Amino acid sequence: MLFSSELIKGTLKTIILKLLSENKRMYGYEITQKVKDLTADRIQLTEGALYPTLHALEADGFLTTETEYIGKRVRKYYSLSKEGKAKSKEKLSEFSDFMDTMKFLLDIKPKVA
Amino acid sequence: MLFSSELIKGTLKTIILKLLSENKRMYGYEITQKVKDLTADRIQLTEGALYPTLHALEADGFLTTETEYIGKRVRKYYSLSKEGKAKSKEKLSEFSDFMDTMKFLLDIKPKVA
DNA sequence: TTGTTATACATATAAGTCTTATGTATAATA
DNA sequence: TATTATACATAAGACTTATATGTATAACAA
Repeated sequence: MLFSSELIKGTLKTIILKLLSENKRMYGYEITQKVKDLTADRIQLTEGALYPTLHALEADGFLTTETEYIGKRVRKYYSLSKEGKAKSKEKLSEFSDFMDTMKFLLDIKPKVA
Repeated sequence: MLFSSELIKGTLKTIILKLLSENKRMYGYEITQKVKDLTADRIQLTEGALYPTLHALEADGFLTTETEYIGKRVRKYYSLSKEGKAKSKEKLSEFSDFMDTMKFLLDIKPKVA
């Protein structure tokens, strides 16, 4: 079951920044696979969304890049800059607060573990 | 503190349907105030988002309306149709799953109560 | 009584984000 | 040798929301 895309809207930057805070460097395709794996295929990032977002985060100074060749194929690694690390924490914290607020607003009971 | 609007994107229909599942009928302005109150001002629905969405939900058959006059002022009440009640449950369930998935993906620890 | 704020509806234009489609190319596997 | 996976990227369009604007009544404060 895939989540309706409207739900995922607005979470892409947060997801990218969080993954990069846990991994020194990642490349685009790797990010899509990681998210797919970690969510049991329920969130599948599309390239048309991912690459422009990576470029935007880089343009904003949150990410730095290094390009490497694997054989003849290009691979572009992204890492968090100092500002990116701060931004990552900020985004995560905001998302966590947002979930708490929504949980209360929607009166969602936590599942019994 | 207001949540960045990108986070709220995609949750509007869910919020409306949930509130209407708890209240026999509500009017637009009332919904904005209820959300403002329940979220301590952190989510403020704008009219430019709310009314088109209410109209869309009505057009899709999820909401029914009745117009009343309070003095000379029009008030338009919205209620869930049978399909709307089902949709409300569906949306809530999906959102709840989505939060669980995101919590896992972002490795967010529950706050100690 | 007059100005301001709150109530209450609505829409149009613009902005932002994402989807879909397309393009290029190499590597691995059936 | 054909298909799938890897890996980048962009363009056009769709969808959702923000901002601005419009209309009008009611309540309240100066």
